[in-house]
Amino acid sequence: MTPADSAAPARLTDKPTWLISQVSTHAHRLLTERLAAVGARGYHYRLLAALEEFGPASQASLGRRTSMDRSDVVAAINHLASLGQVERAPDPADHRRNVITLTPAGTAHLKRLDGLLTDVQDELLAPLSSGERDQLTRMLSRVLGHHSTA
Amino acid sequence: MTPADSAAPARLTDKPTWLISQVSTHAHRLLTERLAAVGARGYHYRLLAALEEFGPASQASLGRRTSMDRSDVVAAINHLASLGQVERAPDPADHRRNVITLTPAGTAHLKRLDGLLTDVQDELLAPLSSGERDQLTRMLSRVLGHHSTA
DNA sequence: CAGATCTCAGCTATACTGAAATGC
DNA sequence: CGCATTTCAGTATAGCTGAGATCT
Repeated sequence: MTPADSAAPARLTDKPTWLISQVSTHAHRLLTERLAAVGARGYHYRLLAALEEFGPASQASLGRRTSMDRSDVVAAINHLASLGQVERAPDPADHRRNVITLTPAGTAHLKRLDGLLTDVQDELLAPLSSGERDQLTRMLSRVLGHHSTA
Repeated sequence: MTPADSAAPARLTDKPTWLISQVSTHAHRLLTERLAAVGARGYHYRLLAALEEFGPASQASLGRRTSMDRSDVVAAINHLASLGQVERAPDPADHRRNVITLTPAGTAHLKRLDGLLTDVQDELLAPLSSGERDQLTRMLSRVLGHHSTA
């Protein structure tokens, strides 16, 4: 059309919801790219991180800690178990539950993913100074806290 | 499990990509809720906004301005046209193209959506002061600019 | 009984790909 | 010719719902 017709409407560029969703899309693209290179997905990192930090847990608990739906936890744990990164066993203390446990292979894989994820942060926030990144993180944390506890 | 097992792993809460994607999810939920109440979707607002601010345009141009895929533009314009909010006509100057034009009904609907969208911003960023919202907006704009022009 | 847990089947919105037809 | 545009068919993922079976 015109030489450059790629500028977005001010109605969108003014709105935090637009900016957040666009930045989130870029972040998601970077993330899935890097994770796919080692055969992992976002759900895997969330679950491995929760298991490493809080120890063995039920699937329902993992879902709450990682903001994942119960049914998505089932599928992702199936996958991680088939890779030998977690083990699923019935909970003797409560027969409704499974106890999910991190294996040494799971811990090793998590460490690999940690490195990739740190790189992604730097790449995404390249134009911001260290102080600005802290500011951004604090503001987003407050927004998130407001909507999860309110 | 424990009384409160809903706290997320520090590995996640520390990372800007996690915070951004979680906040984006909340924003998306607020947005689609409000838009669904008047029978609209996010794609509709993007297209109507671009048409109002830049005038009649081809579908390819609309896709560039709204960060939408060519094939998603087709479906969304089909829908908006069936609602009488836009009109699709062949471009006499370039027979590959369609010219999409905003109708009075489309303009009226956009104004309605503007109100809803403004409310969503306030609701999402409730815990932030006006100055903080500006800071957040500027930082996100810089991040977005870095990834679209680089 | 109410309520929690696990599993499966299926849905929506966003983002994206490949290919064909058409015209510049 | 290469390239842009429109259209259709299909894929992938995140997030989510409903229902059933099991257990506390």
